[in-house]
Amino acid sequence: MSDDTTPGGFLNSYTLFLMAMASANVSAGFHRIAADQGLSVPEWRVLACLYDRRSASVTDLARLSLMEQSRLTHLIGRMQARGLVDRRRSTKNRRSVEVTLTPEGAVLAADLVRQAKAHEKTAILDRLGGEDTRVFHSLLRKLMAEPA
Amino acid sequence: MSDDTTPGGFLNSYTLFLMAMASANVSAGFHRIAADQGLSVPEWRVLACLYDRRSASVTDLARLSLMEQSRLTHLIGRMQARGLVDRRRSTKNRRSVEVTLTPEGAVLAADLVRQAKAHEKTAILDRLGGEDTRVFHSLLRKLMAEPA
DNA sequence: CATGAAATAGTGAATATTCATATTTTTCTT
DNA sequence: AAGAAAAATATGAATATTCACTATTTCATG
Repeated sequence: MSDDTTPGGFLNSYTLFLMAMASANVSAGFHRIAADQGLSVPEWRVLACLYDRRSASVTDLARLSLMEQSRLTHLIGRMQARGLVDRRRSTKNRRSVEVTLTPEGAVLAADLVRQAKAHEKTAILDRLGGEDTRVFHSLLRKLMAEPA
Repeated sequence: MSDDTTPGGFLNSYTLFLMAMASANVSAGFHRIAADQGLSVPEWRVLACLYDRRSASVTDLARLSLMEQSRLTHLIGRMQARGLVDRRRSTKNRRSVEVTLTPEGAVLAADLVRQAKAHEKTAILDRLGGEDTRVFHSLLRKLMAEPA
């Protein structure tokens, strides 16, 4: 007999639901870690992107962090006010704005990336095992690519 | 050479990023379909849950639709105002509130579920194939379960 | 069975996001 | 090269979400 939070027939085999549920479940642990450092998930995503990229335009950051441009502009404003990121007009293309980490932001980003890796190990690798994790990544990459 | 929207070394193999990116990419198509019916994603999720369950308490709906309770209460209020759902106090447990679809909501839900299945076929099944889709679901289910 | 803890939902102010649009700079077209 | 179209970001009002708290009802346990 199914309890009251078991999904019914449709959702139970609907891929997008399974993806959302798996993601929410796995993410929850790390979200607590981020919250402990005073960061929301969108803020963490921006830090992670800039950790990887050193610098990115607002549009590139929006694509990488899966946020709508205007939302990102507002978010960057708040992060800048907190001293986590800097903004300056690009010299190459004066329409665009280069966002970078401040030294303080870089320290925070590095620290969180370290914790993210540790969390990933226990939440994914240790649960799926190495081979299944590789299979999982490969399937996700197929779905990330634009439809042929 | 990598373009400006390619993720760097960390994100490119960080499972939670791959999951978010895959999900965003696959979902985008269906979100347009939902928007065409005047529905946001959270609204669609509520309809889908109720399509499966006939009736659910606010707390159960929040868990199934991956939303914080207070957010769901506000959302349900708006959906009720639009005539998509009804609310009534449970007779069994008078703390809780049973949410159900109105006839109009049920029609909309059934229509969207139909479209969601069609979208899933082209966006997932046709791209991964039957066997890989089964493998994918099985991995997602493992991650959905609470950690042992 | 009384009482304190837990569960359930609602409320409203503070905060964040969205949506449409403005502004500036670059690119394209002819 | 002029002017139209596109790209990049910002802005602000409308809308939605969060957070902390309240009010009920149920549960657990001495």
